[in-house]
Formats: sequence, C-alpha cells, structure tokens
Amino acid sequence: MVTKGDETRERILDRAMALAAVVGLEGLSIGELARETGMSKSGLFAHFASKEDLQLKIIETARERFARDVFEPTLRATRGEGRVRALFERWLAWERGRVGGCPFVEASYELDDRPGPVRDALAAAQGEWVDGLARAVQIAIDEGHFSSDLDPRQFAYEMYGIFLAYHLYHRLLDAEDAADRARVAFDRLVSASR
Amino acid sequence: MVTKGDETRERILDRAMALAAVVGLEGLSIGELARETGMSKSGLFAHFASKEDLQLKIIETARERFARDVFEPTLRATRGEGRVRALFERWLAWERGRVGGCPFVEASYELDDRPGPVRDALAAAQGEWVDGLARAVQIAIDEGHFSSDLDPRQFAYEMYGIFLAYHLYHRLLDAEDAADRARVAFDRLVSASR
DNA sequence: TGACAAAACGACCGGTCGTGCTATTTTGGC
DNA sequence: GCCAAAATAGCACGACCGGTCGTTTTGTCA
Repeated sequence: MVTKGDETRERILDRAMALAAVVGLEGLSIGELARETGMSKSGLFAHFASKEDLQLKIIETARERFARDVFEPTLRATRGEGRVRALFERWLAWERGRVGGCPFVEASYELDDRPGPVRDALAAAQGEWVDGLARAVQIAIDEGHFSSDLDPRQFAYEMYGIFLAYHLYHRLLDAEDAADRARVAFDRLVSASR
Repeated sequence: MVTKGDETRERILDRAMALAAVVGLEGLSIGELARETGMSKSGLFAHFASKEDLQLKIIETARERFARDVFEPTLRATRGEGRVRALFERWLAWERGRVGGCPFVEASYELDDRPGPVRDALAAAQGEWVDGLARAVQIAIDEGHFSSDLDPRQFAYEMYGIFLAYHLYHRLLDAEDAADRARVAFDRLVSASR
C-alpha cells in the first residue's frame, strides 16, 4: 500500500534530483530543498536519515528513472544495431529532457575525487550502464550487424565520449549543432563497426 | 619587479586550483583555502576582492598553465598530423599530472547551469581551446595529412569526447585501460580523417 | 636607522549549514 | 468517530560560511 509519506518522499526526491543536477549533490542544501518543496527542514529529515542518505537516494532514483526511460524501452524493441541506435537516441533525449542535464554526468565529475559511499554508488550505476551498453553491442555482433572483430567495451567507451561531448557542447558552450555533431560522430562509429 | 605579495598570490592560486579540482569552484571555501595555505582568511582577502574574483583568477591561472604546458609546446614542434597527435598526448598528460583531473572539465560540468561571469570565463576558455584544436586540424588538412573533406570542428568535437570519456573512466571508474582505450579511439579518428 | 607602505593577522559580523529533540497535526484502519 | 501511528512543524545547537574591521608585522628605500 502506498501511503501519503511515500508520495511526499517521491515528490521530494523528484525535486532533489532536478536541483542536484544544477547545484550538484554537495551543493544541494537541505534548507533550499525544504523551501523548494514547501516543507520544513525537519519535515524533510523524517524521510532521510542524513544528507548522505539523501544523496544516495537521489542516485537510486536517477538509476530507476534512467532504466525506465532509456534502457528498458529498447529491450522490447529491436535487437542488434537497431537497439544500439535506439539507446543512443534515448540517451540524448534523457539529457535534453531534464533541467541541468544528465544527473549522472554532473555527479560523476563532481564526485570523482571524493571517496565515500556516494561515489561508490555512482560508480556502480555508471558501471552498470556501461555494461548494459556493451551487452547491447555484443548482441549486435551476434546478430551479424556488427563485425566480429569489434570490441564491445571499446564501442561503449567511444559512445560515452560522444555523449559527454554532446553534454558539454550543449550545456556549457550553448552550441546549437551539438546534437547534429553527436549524430555524425555516432554514425561514423556505427559505420566503422560493421 | 616581483614583490613578496605576488609570490604568495601565486602560491595561493596554485593551491586553490588544485583544491577546486577536487571540491569544485563553488565547494572551495575561503576558510579551507586559508588553512591549506597556512594563512588567515583575512590575509587571503588582501589578494582577492571576493570569492567570485578568486574563482575567476583560478580559471585564468588554469588557462595560462594549460597554454604553457599543452598548447604552446606543440607550436614549436611539427605541423599537421604530428601536432594534432602531440596535442592529444599532452592533453592526456595534463589530466594525469594534476590531482583532481583537468580543472576545466571539473568546472565545466559544475557550472554549466549556473549563469554568471565565472561560467562565461570558463566557456570562453573552452571555446578558445576548441578553436585552437580546430585550427591545428585545419593546418593538417592544408598540409595534406588529412582529407580536404574533413570538418575540423567535427574532429575537435570527437577528440574532446574521447578525452572526456578518458577522464571519466580514469577518475570515476578507475579503469586501468582508460588511456589505452583513448588512444585506440583517437587512432581510429585520425585514420578515418586521412 | 627611521619612515611608510604592503602584507598578514585575529576578532567578529549576520547568515546558513546539517542535524538533533520535542510537540503538534494529519492520516488511515477499526 | 476514536486512536494509534505516521507525518510534519518548531526550535535550538554548534560549526562554518563569505566578508569586514582595526591592528600588527614585515619589507623597502631614503
């Protein structure tokens, strides 16, 4: 059964995720989050044991949303190259669709040098995603769409690079052709993999 | 003439740059920086008008260091493909050589959604670097090393992507093969450009 | 050596941080 | 419609934030 508390918790996490994508997981303050959600600081604290706990739950929430919006839909569609292409397009849309960009990317560069459970959770999530990408590429190889010489993990690496450049060009440099450049690069990567 | 004040200012900025690469430009606190440099907070404030001023000067310092260590040395070496390759290797070394990774990358994902003069300065520095890359590629085209069909700015985009993926794999995922993967990707990019 | 400016200091400002503890309100099952 | 449980608010705390102040130390040059 879903109680009222569950709902507010969900609402808080939604807002927190968006906020963290702008000011960072560390920069996010309880007071600001309380203001944003129209609650008191102590009201928030009934839902989260500590700020670190909140950060962990933000990452978990982002993980769920990403799986739901990007990864899972492609599992019910085509296999092989089509799925890899679908993953890429959904990934771009995921970035476009939220204020502050992809929370994983933002957090990754923020926490890369700050050891602790939050960094660990983030690295685990990122590792999972990279694995998922590589698996999709492996299937494309098995289906004969991609060359059997192809290294799926190298493909995932380069695909991630294209996404990161897209993120930077789009968010910081305000380049209107960011998505175009990303697609050109990705097409080149796919073509070279056949 | 270089006064004592100039020297300490230099020392402070050095330390501040390293610190900011770890905790971010916003996360960097005056108190912590004072502790790290063995000075008092007010002693610091003799050198910087405000925290924002400090952030701007950190970016400026990073820009100088980057130009000195990465960009300029390649101008005195080979032109064309050789220079582009040298830029890439020096770029990787620049990332490896400092705690916290490349300060520009860290700052870029931190500030991309926080308008203001600091973000502007950062975007300008990044734009400058992308321009420099594209110019080096254009020279390689003119020299006949790269195809005349090649779009230098697309090359710069993809090169940046490879670097960003390297940064992520190296810093967050602790992947030992990060540099190898970066070189494989870059070689593929260069080969496809000939 | 004495004068004067540059540099650094410690104390302190109002404000916000994360986080407790306790009281009050709201909710949902009987 | 009662009552326990769940949810939220109120309030206070010590620490630290960016920043200012008047003062003291240090370095430079006549």
